[in-house]
Amino acid sequence: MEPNESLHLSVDCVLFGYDDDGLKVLLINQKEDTYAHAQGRPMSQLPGDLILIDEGLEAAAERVLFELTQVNGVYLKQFHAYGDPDRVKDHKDRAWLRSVRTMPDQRVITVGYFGLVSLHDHSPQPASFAGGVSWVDVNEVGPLAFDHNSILNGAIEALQTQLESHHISFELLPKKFTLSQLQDLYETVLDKKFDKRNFRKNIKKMSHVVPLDEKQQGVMHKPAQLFSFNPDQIENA
Amino acid sequence: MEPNESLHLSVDCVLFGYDDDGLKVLLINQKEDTYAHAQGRPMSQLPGDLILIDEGLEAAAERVLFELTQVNGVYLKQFHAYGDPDRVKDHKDRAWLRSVRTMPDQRVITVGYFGLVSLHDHSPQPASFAGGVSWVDVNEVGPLAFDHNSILNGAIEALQTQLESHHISFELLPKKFTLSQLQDLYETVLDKKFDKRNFRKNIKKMSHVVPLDEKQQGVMHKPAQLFSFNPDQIENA
DNA sequence: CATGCTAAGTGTTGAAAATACACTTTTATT
DNA sequence: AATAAAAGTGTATTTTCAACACTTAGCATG
Repeated sequence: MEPNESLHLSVDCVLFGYDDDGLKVLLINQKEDTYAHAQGRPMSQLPGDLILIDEGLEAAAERVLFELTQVNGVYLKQFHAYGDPDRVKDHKDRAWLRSVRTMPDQRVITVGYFGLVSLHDHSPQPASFAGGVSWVDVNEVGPLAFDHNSILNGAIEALQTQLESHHISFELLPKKFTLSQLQDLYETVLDKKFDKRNFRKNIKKMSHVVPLDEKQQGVMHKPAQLFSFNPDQIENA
Repeated sequence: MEPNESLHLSVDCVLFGYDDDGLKVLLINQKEDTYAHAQGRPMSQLPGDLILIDEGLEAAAERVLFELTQVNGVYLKQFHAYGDPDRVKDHKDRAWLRSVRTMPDQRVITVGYFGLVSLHDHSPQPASFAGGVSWVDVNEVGPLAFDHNSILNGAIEALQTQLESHHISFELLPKKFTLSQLQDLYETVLDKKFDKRNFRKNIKKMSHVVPLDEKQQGVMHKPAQLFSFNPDQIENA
């Protein structure tokens, strides 16, 4: 019983982007012309691709993300592997696979990574050789190719869990931010409300959130104090 | 750039077993004769094997675990994928690989699963076609083959995290157990002490831990009341 | 059958953390 | 000068967590 002679492995990246407008996920729109001579309609999907033969998983996730979005150096974290033997066998996905893969019938196991960026100060209008790319509000994501909807759900869960335990919120915010922005981020990601005063009390306990000598400008209300994260204190926080 | 022509995928199972004696992990001892004509010494390793070409990951984990341990129907949960391109390239592991694999030089990515059993009432003295097998106290595990020490560490971390959040402790206990046993389990897995009265207060809040009309027998002290888990109430607990 | 051994079982109190809640301040706009 | 809009701030209450010591039931022994 010689097992998996030919079996492909990919990484899929769930890149979350945040701005005052909400939590977004980066999706790729399959090219229309892929479907010129085939049944099926173009769908959106997560950026992902096969890994190279001697490339580490995390390196693959970084490379694929960079190739498809030009985004570099973001926080990337593995969250789950998806290996249903039929996960790329659905009829709706055949046309696209045939157009981009030399072995479209191969089984593909994929490892999911999620990444975080701030849409504020490096809004990465990602350019891709592989068709359009767009930020979609996580609450307005329609049906995706393959099992990408469940991968997305897995990523959202992982993000929610780790937001509180791993101090990763700063990855989603601009370098300088207000406490209201921070609270908004928590409320958006965790989908629940916090009391303003209690929230700020908790933040004051976190030594890695440091006040700056700087205020918000150009707003028609009391300008908020700006804060930033002190990277030195994130690990031991 | 046709990527991974030949790339293998395995599952490795970290099977935890618990009894009054502590937390154990099931290890496989590589066969001595594997090394008859080769350099290298037999090592211990986690039970794991390549997945079959049309087998789901979880199914593979169940199958491999069953083939190597005869254990069936245990709680199994994926916790991490390990994909360092060199993870099976270490010199110490070559002899064993050459003896059991038709393509010993292939890169292997592995997906880690952890499983839980009670050594009390289904102590599974696991029989294996592939050499000896033994339960080793998690604190006394020596150097393992490949990157299995770090896989084990990943599994321990996952177990610790999920013990509290996912109500999985009953997988490690006999069907009927005392509160002292439960406390002992928590103390062993989380490696910290709990106050007896406070611990019991917390347990009483958990609706899925139900007292039985039965007492411990044959002990030379006040017999403890027995408890069991109510599976109906585990989900919403 | 009395004594001793062993682990089971049980409540209270003080400290700390979490929650609920409303008004004042600062800037930009008109 | 008046207004609009979000920033910023403190206290009282409730809930949760942490510390702590003695009594009880069954078995073994003499």
